[in-house]
Amino acid sequence: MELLKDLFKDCKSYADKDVVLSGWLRNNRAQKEFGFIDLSDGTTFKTVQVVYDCNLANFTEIQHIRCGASICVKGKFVLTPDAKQPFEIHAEEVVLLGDSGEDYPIQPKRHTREFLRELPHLRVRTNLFNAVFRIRSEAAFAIHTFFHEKGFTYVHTPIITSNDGEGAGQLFSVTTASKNPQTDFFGKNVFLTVTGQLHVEPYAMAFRNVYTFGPAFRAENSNTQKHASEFWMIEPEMAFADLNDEMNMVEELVKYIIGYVLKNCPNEMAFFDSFVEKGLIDRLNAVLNSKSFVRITHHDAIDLLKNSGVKFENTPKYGEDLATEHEKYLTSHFNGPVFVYNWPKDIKAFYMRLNDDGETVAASDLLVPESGELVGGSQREERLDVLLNRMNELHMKKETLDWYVDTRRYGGCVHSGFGLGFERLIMFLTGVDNIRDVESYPRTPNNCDF
RNA sequence: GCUAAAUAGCUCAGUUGGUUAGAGCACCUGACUGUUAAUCAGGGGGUCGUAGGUUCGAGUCCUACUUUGGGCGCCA
Repeated sequence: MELLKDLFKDCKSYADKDVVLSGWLRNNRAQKEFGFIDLSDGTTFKTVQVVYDCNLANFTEIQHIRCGASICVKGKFVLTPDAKQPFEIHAEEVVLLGDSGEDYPIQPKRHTREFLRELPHLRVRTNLFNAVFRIRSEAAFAIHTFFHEKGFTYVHTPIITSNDGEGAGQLFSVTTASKNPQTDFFGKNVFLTVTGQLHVEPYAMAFRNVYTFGPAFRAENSNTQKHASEFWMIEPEMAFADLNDEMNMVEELVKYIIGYVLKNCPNEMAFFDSFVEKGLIDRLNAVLNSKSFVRITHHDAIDLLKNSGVKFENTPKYGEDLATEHEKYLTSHFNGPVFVYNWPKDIKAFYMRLNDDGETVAASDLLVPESGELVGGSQREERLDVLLNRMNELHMKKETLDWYVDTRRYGGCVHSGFGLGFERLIMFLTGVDNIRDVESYPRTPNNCDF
């Protein structure tokens, strides 16, 4: 049995050969004495046209095979240089393997994403979602390849944790429904992780360069296009690396992934470019070929916003976070990704390294068009006394993080890391503007079906 | 919390409240010798989101609720 991806890869060598294909019917255009089937076999984004005629014994049956049905086709591979498609299959035998009912909801027409969200198990059979999830898979592979080539060690940090996620958002409790934490499964309150960072930092003190790539969970009641309750993050951590090294690594990684999907998924990317976001490929190429991403301090970014002449709903302030409208202004002003670094310490996490001014920390956010904050990173506070002071200021329960502080007690060093939101990356790469459409079965507040 | 919407399986019309609820696609039947979101003719398919209310009369107006989209904050 042949695979469609191989037929497309080397058309000429299959000319006039007999082939066997199996897959799912996308469209069936039956006429009086012949008909055409669009067949997807899952191995490539493209479909193949199968031509069948009334010489086949089950011609009438074939005419009535509906969308979604699985079939097996034996036939001859024929090059068609004058047609829309490079080749087609002239069927000698078409066997219905799995029938599809009259009520199959996916039609050969445009569907709204809202409707398809109700059918996450069927929407992957559409062009859009087939392309999205192939990009998702390829981008994940690109990330592992990138880090592997650089000698990073891939660390699997725990999903269940007793660390109550200092400052990184609301947590989901994990429980066997015991009323008393002491008699519950772990004998204490435990949660789904909101980040792998605290757990991976100690690994950087042993392997030097490490990364995690796994799910994170946040019980925030956020209902936006770029927030989900369950999402995946890539969190590298590098010993003997400062904030500049961190930003360099982010930039190199983002460019590598863009280059990888443009090279390896041309069909999917062309589809997004024509049907999802016109100019997507140009936009990504501009990022890929840019000499360096813009780097601007938080202070200078606020100045820029203040002097922009734009009347923002939220007034930009030196000590405060950037609003979404500010992020959008910055990415469109610089027409591409922007690093904002040296953030006010009071709006950032306790582990970020205090700068000499005593006011800011060595943190950087990468803002991109489409996804907003794609990456959040920082140089970590490696000085034991400064870190403990900061934890005191924030009234943190030091006992539960004593193990983490050990990394500063025993051979601590300058180190940095970041978290890259995988779904936001996919949105950035595809132009799909809702996080619910780049996760297989998205979980958001009030929505955990399937 | 703000805002918009909910009519056939899907996408949508439906006039200042007025007879029997409309189209395209999908499905079924038929026509068609190269279609490619095929085309053409015909057919079946509706508790107009739910519950109240106003009215002689409600898909249409009012109230509440549910669900969905968009926006804001949180962040990745």
